[in-house]
Amino acid sequence: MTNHALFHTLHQLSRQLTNSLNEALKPFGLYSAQWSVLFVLHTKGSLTQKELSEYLFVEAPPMTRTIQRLVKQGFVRQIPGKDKREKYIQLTEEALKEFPKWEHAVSECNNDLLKKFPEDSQQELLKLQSVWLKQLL
Amino acid sequence: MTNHALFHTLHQLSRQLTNSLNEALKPFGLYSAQWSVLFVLHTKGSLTQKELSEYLFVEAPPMTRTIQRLVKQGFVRQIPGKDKREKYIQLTEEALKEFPKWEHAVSECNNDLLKKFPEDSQQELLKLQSVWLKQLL
DNA sequence: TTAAATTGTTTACCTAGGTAAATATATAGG
DNA sequence: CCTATATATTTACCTAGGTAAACAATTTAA
Repeated sequence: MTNHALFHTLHQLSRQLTNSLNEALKPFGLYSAQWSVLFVLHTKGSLTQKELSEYLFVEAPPMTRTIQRLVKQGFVRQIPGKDKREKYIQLTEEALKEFPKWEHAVSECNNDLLKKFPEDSQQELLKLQSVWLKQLL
Repeated sequence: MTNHALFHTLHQLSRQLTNSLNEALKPFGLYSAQWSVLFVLHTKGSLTQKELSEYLFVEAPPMTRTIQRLVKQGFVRQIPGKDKREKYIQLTEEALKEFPKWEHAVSECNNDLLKKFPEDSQQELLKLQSVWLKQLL
């Protein structure tokens, strides 16, 4: 019965990585969930909250909270859509200015976490995870 | 830059699995973190909270909370140690009686989550995760 | 055209897990 | 012995993410 170990190590890994990312983002007053939103907005441009939560596979309420924190910090704006139920979220100039620093810190953190883990193992791991995840969703 | 996808899918996977486990445990009024504690106590016998949190790589405060909920539900007892700072945690008779049902439900859930994911992929995934995790800790 | 159903967001409340600081007990050193 | 340090647990407070239900705007149907 290797199942238990599989779930256990996956959960542990996820927590360790999130903790490290939070540590790396601390100097900028950001947390991992905020970073994931900022990253998506930076690559995909303005999105509605619905689109954001679907893309990140997160329910609407936590997305609302994360966005409200980003608004309060001045990194994101909520623009009412033509359909007045929806709100488009976009990065502020401040966020665009700071983004490269954040990205650099996250990148350093990730490299550090992976530096002793061979490149081909990373590839293989990503492939296995992706296949499994796709089956679950 | 495959790093981002690697972290992202791992995080998603972890969340999906936890959600499924919570769903499977719902009929018994249990949550995933509680189950992890019950499982460890069942396999290793009575442990102090310190030992539990070290074994599960969880900080002391969340462990206290999880245990307090289990105490309230009558599934676990706190026994003062010879060293009066520490508390040994043990399963109650009620928990021992119910355990097989819980284990069966969790097992079914796990099998269901893995049924379309080949056995050798599972092995490979576990190996990669374990290697990486060991390097991080 | 108005009533009913649907959709996007928010509010309220829950578990999970983290840090910092308080508390109580044990252990060492002077 | 008594003070200082170390350790186990708890408390208070934070983010992350989940469900259920409220609310407002939109769409569908009668």
